[in-house]
Amino acid sequence: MSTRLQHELKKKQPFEVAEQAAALGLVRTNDQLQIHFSRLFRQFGLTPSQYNVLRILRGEGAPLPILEIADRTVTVVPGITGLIDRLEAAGLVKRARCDEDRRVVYVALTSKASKLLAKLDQPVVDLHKRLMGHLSRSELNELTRLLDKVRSGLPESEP
Amino acid sequence: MSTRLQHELKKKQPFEVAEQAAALGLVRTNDQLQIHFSRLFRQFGLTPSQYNVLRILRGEGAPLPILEIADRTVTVVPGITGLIDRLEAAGLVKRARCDEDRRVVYVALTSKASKLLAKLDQPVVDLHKRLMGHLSRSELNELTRLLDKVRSGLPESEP
DNA sequence: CGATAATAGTTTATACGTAAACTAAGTGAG
DNA sequence: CTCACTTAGTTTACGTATAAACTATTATCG
Repeated sequence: MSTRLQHELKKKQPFEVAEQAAALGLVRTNDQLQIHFSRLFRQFGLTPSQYNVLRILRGEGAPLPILEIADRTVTVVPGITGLIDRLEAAGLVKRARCDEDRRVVYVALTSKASKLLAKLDQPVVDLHKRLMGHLSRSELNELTRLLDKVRSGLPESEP
Repeated sequence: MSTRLQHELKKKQPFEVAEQAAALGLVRTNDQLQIHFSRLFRQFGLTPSQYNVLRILRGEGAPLPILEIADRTVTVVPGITGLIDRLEAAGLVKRARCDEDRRVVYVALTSKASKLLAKLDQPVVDLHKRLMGHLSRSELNELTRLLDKVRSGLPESEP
């Protein structure tokens, strides 16, 4: 796997390679991690996106408008509708129209979702440790810092 | 959100939080980068997955069996079929049955694809620099090293 | 040699990401 | 007040990720 990456990098001299290598490494690493998390969530009947939405709602501790949820995930607006649809069909969230502004739809966790999240907490932490545990504390901190720095300098996404 | 939970989390902080922070940073950063790359590729009529397949074929310099391509992308087997279907419909690849082993389907780049890739090379490099250029060379190298280390210690994906 | 297993790939079904076009409800200028 | 504008959300359409079941071909074992 990394042999291919090395190979690819060799072809393009020392100029733009540093940026490219970092970006490719990021994509590849993310892909690998996603495989493991997808598997874990699937064992509990969830997709990564669904888990993400539930986590956001739990973190907020109160119902949120649909578009606010879409903002906090990277989910684009149209995608959020079906996502919430399926969560509602699974009995994990409830929709409720706002009375003051009838355009707004609030989404709230059900107690079923709270219990499911609670059951997932330990396995999620365990998986994080299993996937990242071979890095030292200072390496993890440095990685986090560098990733933050990458994001901080990114051009604006909204056109 | 009881006090007990908060307390519980605080106690765990020094331990598994570093792993979690790094993993979350990775996912978020990747999401942000993907947005920009998707946009660039779309301007050339490609999706990120399609570009990835074309790059792999160019890197190899020769036709590859479909499942070999699937292996090198993170694409799962059934997904690769439609991906190649659409690339073929767009005139960017050709399928060819292997004569020795008639189960195998080789996929080859067309000249149209080679030209398209050539046109994309500079914009891709430019985008990499635009997205990652605010990190110093040594930061980029360190980031790449850490990402490689994450992948090197990952548990096997194949069950 | 023939039944059986393994391999390469496709089909089917569900979920998600994304853009474009649409509906419904609130806002503001004349 | 009313008509244009904005905002919240949904529908539609296409590409992709994934698992499960299926076809076709080759390999293997008894």
